[in-house]
Amino acid sequence: MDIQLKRGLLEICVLAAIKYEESYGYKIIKDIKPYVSMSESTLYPILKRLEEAGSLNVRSAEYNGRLRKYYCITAAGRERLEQFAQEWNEILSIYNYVTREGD
Amino acid sequence: MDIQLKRGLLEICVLAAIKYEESYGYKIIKDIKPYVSMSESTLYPILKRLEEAGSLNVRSAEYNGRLRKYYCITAAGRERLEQFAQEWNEILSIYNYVTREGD
DNA sequence: CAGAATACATCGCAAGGCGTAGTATTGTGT
DNA sequence: ACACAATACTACGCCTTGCGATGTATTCTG
Repeated sequence: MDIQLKRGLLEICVLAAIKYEESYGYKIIKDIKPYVSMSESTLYPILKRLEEAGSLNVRSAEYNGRLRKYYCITAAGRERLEQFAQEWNEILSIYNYVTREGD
Repeated sequence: MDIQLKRGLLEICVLAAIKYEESYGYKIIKDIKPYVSMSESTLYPILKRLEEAGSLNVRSAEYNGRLRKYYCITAAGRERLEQFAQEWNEILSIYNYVTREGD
């Protein structure tokens, strides 16, 4: 997909990935890959931004001797997802404009 | 609408604006405003990029003593619009993922 | 006659995606 | 046993791009 089109959808996808259960970096990338692929150097800054925005919480836990950071969505994060659902209408109207027939 | 979400849609909207008849900068902004608003300093670089990409042709003509640049879509530009229609399916699948219920 | 509208152009900031690279551990194939 | 892929996180720096601010010039309107 066009790089530009992905922007704006990336953050929302990350939030959607932890919508129902907490997850960690590597898993998030794999989970959303069927929809949008992103590199680690894209994801981690996004996670940091989402944390600073209060959209998610972080928790460090040991897994197999390795440290893992688990990310959990907050109420603000859920609001953000709902807001996206609102904005979807605007995107739809753009789609209709772009694909309109005749004139 | 979220700035990030607009990206990628802007260029496509500009192409859509000249889909059926040539137009010029100021008019394009007014035409697409109901769908996405963009400033002139955003539009003109986009027009230049689209021209360099061969998606549109430019023609200068005098209108009321003032010079106007008319932009006309090319075959490559139309292909680009069709490509967007293809990518729309990917966007839809992302939307479905983000708004999925249960798990 | 002032101010809004029309019309185009340029500069520079800041945000953000991503390539590249680094570190460290665990699992797998031969 | 050893190489290599996979797992897991972090940091640096390039480059694209939207946009605010600003400039110039003409025409229309109250």
